Amino acid sequence: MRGVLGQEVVDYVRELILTGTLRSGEKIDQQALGEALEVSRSPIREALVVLSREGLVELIPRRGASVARLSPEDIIDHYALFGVVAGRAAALAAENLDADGIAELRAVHARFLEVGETVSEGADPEDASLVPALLQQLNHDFHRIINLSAPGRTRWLLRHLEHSVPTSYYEFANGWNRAAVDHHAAILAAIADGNPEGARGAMESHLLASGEAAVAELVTRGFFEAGAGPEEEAV
Amino acid sequence: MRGVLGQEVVDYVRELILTGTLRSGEKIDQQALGEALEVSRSPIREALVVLSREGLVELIPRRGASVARLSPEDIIDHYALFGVVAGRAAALAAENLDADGIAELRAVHARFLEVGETVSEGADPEDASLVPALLQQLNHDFHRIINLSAPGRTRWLLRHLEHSVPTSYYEFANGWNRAAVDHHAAILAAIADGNPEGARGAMESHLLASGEAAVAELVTRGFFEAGAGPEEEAV
DNA sequence: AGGGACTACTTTGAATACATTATTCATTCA
DNA sequence: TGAATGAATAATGTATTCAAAGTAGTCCCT
Repeated sequence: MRGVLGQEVVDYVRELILTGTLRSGEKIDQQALGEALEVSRSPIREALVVLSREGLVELIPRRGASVARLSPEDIIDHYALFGVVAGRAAALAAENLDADGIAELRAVHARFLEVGETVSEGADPEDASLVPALLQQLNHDFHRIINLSAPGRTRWLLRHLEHSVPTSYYEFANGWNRAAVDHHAAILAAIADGNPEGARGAMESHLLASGEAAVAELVTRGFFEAGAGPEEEAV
Repeated sequence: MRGVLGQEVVDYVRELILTGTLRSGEKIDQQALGEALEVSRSPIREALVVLSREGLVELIPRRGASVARLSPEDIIDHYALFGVVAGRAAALAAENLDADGIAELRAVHARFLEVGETVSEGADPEDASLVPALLQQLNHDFHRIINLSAPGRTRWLLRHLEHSVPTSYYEFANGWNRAAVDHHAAILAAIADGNPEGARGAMESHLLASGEAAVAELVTRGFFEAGAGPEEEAV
């Protein structure tokens, strides 16, 4: 993961796992992966170490790597943790965010609402394919502004939690997400009011709901269907 | 980090960093490290990836690894995060821990108190060197029993937070720690009472205090004294 | 004398090679 | 017939080699 190659491998394998192409428990062949990406095993191995620290891959000495067996409960739990940490950031934002930051937050939220309403009315069909990416970007900006109020270590952990597991990845894959906007509105209101506990609670609720949505999406992608892994239990 | 060598390297370098032998920002030479441990650079590189994901090492492409520049604020923040997550586990324990678990928790706490009082009275001077390790073990057991009530992902994150930065590592290095016992007593009482919010708050307070203690200990070890790193700022 | 460019050296990142361990499949014995 | 043992095969972990980027030191020019 030092140079560029390892990072590419990380992204590639993460995509394979999160899209359900590689299934839960499935073995990951280093040599096959290396041939597929036309790189040697050195960057492959470093990438697998990264993914194992993220919790997406299980590494067993002398037995190699396999896709981690994540249950729906694990995903829910992960989002709950994410909520607890992001809630801390939101509480700090309610205490510390200055007027400029709040204005910026309002602007992003307004744009978010605008794009969402437009698409829900069925307009702009010609560039409809761009909408999910745009919504995801605006969603990301919204959270980033809040998280900037938090100390460095909290931001560090939030970055890791965000990548460790399917998070906002899918939230807007299927278009407009009404619930997310309401949640964001509540978070924004609490922060603007300087209400730390309100912001914390709103953020936690938001991520709990996101977790349930993510599980639903992952189910449709066959994420939880176990592949033929070495740990596979016979029935 | 696949085989056993990588893990040894991780433990070795972590020790160097946490004891202050390697100082903040100092460059880590792969070849020198390999010669010191008599292993090749392959496991070294994988170990450095692990440590970079833990936040103890900073990895810059084509420039190699250096000890992460952690400030006292980072350590405090880290403990606050630890507290938030451990607080969640404690709240769940207050809801879910059965009678056996509570009894076990009481037993560990009683033993903890007993060992501590003994040593504070100056008794058992012949095996005094064993006391810190014993206290640390009992402290660990106490938290482990609580954490077992939490879902898998929460336990996973707690494990990582525990290793990522000097945590309970030093708490009992200097012998008896009166404050920790009072904290544990409060946590135990809240859990036994089935009081989730009380347990959460007690756990958070406990770790905030631990964070301050850890910073004090790290200061005496010269942890925050910057070494001659590549990013070193000229005054 | 100070600054910049060129060269030599060091160190990293990636690929290949080697050794050891797990897995598989066939054969044999109960 | 089934389980167990053993060799053959495949894959992992580690070491070594090779190429490219970075660093430092010197020399030259202004």
